[in-house]
Amino acid sequence: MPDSLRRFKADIFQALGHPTRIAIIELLQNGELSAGELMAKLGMEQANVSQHLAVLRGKLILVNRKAGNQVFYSVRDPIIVEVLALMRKYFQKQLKEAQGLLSEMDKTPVTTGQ
Amino acid sequence: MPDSLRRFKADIFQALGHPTRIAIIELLQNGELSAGELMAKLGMEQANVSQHLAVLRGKLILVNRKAGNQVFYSVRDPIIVEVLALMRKYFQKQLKEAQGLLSEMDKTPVTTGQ
DNA sequence: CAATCATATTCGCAACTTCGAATATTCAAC
DNA sequence: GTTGAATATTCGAAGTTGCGAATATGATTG
Repeated sequence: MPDSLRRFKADIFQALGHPTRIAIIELLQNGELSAGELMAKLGMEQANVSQHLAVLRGKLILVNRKAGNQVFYSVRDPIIVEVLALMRKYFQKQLKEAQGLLSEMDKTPVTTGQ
Repeated sequence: MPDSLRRFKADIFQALGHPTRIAIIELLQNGELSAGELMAKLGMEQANVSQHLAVLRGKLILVNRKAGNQVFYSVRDPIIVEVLALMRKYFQKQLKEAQGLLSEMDKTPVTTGQ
């Protein structure tokens, strides 16, 4: 596994490693939105949203299309959306395991040491 | 999409967002290894490897098993390995697109303006 | 060409990350 | 119990990230 590939993956993951940027990609899942629409839906500062968009653009995760006054963003490759979907599956599985653990503890209570 | 789920995803992505940690997960893809074996294969400082292991452990991406003197690490859930595999597919696709773009430029050279 | 709207960039600060050096912990063997 | 091996934690310096305030750019409208 060449190191360049690992750096590439790490860069993409790092770009995905912020809740606002996850939210942006989820909002763009079903088609493009303008920067302003994203800002409104996220309910965040204009500059802040623009900075997060710049990060995702910089890693080529998003592409943009200028139309007059506005800039429309979309996800460049649906594989990224797949990655997020896999992550949701992971989350649900972990949750289920945690619940299984809890009900296991119900059945065989542990002494508290007090 | 609840915010807690987005924070969870972002946390996992952030944990994956470092080349050394990608390398660790790739090394553990086919089964457990001790911290020492990982250190040797990575060729990095002991403390550094241990810190990266701590990050992955903290997010429950890795689990460990102590056997005498040593600690063996493994990937908790194969979905994480799937995520990395998807990422490789993504990388290859991006590469192919970039190459396509290049050969397109070969066919219809662009004036340099000089 | 002024005024305005949509978006991007810059700046400074606080918070976080990464690293190696040093130190601590834990187990095993003698 | 002392030594040594394997691993973890703490510390401080250097670098990076995230944020809002302020400012810049660029297209549109009068």
